[in-house]
Amino acid sequence: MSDSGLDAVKLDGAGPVYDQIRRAIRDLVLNGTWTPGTSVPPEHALMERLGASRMTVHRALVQLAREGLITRRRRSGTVVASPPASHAMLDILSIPDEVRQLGQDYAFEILSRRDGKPAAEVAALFELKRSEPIVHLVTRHLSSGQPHVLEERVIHLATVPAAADEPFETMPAGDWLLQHSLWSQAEHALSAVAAGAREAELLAIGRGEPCLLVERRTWNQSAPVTAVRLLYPGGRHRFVGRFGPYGQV
Amino acid sequence: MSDSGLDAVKLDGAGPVYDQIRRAIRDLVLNGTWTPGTSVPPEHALMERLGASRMTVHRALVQLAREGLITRRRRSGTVVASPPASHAMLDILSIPDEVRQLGQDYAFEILSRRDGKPAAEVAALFELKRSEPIVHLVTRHLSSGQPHVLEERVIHLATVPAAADEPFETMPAGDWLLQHSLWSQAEHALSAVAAGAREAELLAIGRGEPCLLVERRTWNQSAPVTAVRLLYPGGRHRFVGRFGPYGQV
DNA sequence: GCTATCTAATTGCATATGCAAATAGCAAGC
DNA sequence: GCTTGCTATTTGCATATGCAATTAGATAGC
Repeated sequence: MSDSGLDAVKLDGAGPVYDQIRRAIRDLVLNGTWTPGTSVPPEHALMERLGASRMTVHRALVQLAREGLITRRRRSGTVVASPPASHAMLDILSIPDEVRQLGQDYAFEILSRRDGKPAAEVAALFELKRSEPIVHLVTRHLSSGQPHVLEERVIHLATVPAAADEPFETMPAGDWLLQHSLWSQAEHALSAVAAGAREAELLAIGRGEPCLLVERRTWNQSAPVTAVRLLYPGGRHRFVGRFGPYGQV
Repeated sequence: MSDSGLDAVKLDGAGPVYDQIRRAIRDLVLNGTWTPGTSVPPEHALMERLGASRMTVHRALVQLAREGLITRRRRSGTVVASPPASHAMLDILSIPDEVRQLGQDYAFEILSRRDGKPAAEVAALFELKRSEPIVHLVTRHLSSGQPHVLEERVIHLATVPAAADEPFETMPAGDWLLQHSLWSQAEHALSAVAAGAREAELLAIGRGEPCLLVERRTWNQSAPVTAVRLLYPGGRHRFVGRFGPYGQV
């Protein structure tokens, strides 16, 4: 094995060559073989290794760069990009960042934690099998002392075993997961619900007041990583996005 | 002027040639000079007209195709694409389609209409100048007879003068606008609110029940087109989306 | 040590060329 | 009329080539 990651690039013979190259590199990035910051071999090296022309390699790399997976600079070369911190509208956002961007002080407290197989209600809420070991966390995030959002989360220990030994004292679970696990797909759902008695108390709002519920589930290559329900007091939060008729602007 | 739109393509000399071509064609599409279905001149024609090589023209067209602005087929040529009916998550969606996709019958009724300069509350709600003439519509959309969503909308007559003569009897205003106006940018915001007395009655829910409020404003080249507030009964609606760490999957 | 300069590595862009694949429209044959 | 096949048009892909722009790192000079 050479010291660069050159040998890891393998074509599968399906479809156009430039696209084989694109997918090969994309997969290395998405499955974590090449982590952010890793430098991608220069065009000449890939060209020789793969027996393609430089323009063909170039085309694959240009496209990956436009997709945001890599960044390229003349002379410095090509490196794997860091996933952007946030997306258009809704995403894996860091709640500490979210709060600080509003100019407020951030704090959080873990209200409860349970490790092991899920209780019946938790399994139902997150659509889990009762045999899967998880960490179940309830966290309250505070913005300058005021309740900001209530978070209920499960982390799949089969996929992220390190979570079992993590006390989540220095940072909330969402941020810890961003640093200590990979994800390749997420699904989120937005709805409006009324605050229950306990929720209202924890959020310092009236019972039955409208809240925005963000539910998000995350996978890495079909293995579930985490699922979370974020309950925002309705009056104080909006999610905003911009786009054009053919997609993001 | 030739019968094709060839003459309309003009480069601005700024940046790479392929990108000049790309932007030139993109602008013709976005500003409505080339409407969906219009056929784009073949690569050879553009190449001669612009004095660029075919590969350079090709690169611009390939990129536009990937962005979804045009569709290309061998031998048939290149045509301007229709904007996709819906986006990842939230967008200018057609409420009739939304209802029918759920397998329900669709109907709508206009609850009120007022043309002319906006009343004070309407102007405040939509952040309008009181001197701008608008159409103000309140519409209820029904799904198999049940209230589905409540829509309150203003249409800017300066931008869409035809709206003044349109009774909106055969289709709701949102769908009519999709067919009779252009838009280049939209902004939406999502929040949770409690139903007011009148809203609750119209949606057949209890007063104070949580609702999902979608607010959307649309522009065409900085001219405001329309603004709408859609109030969905919270319990019956969710907005769902999927994505990966680097963007849409 | 510090700075200015040079060199070479690397990506960016454009061209010219050739062939492959798809297919619209026409022509020929039945 | 219907089908079958041909042909020319158009896009898709890959290569080879050359030069431009950027800049990290080495070198030379002070």
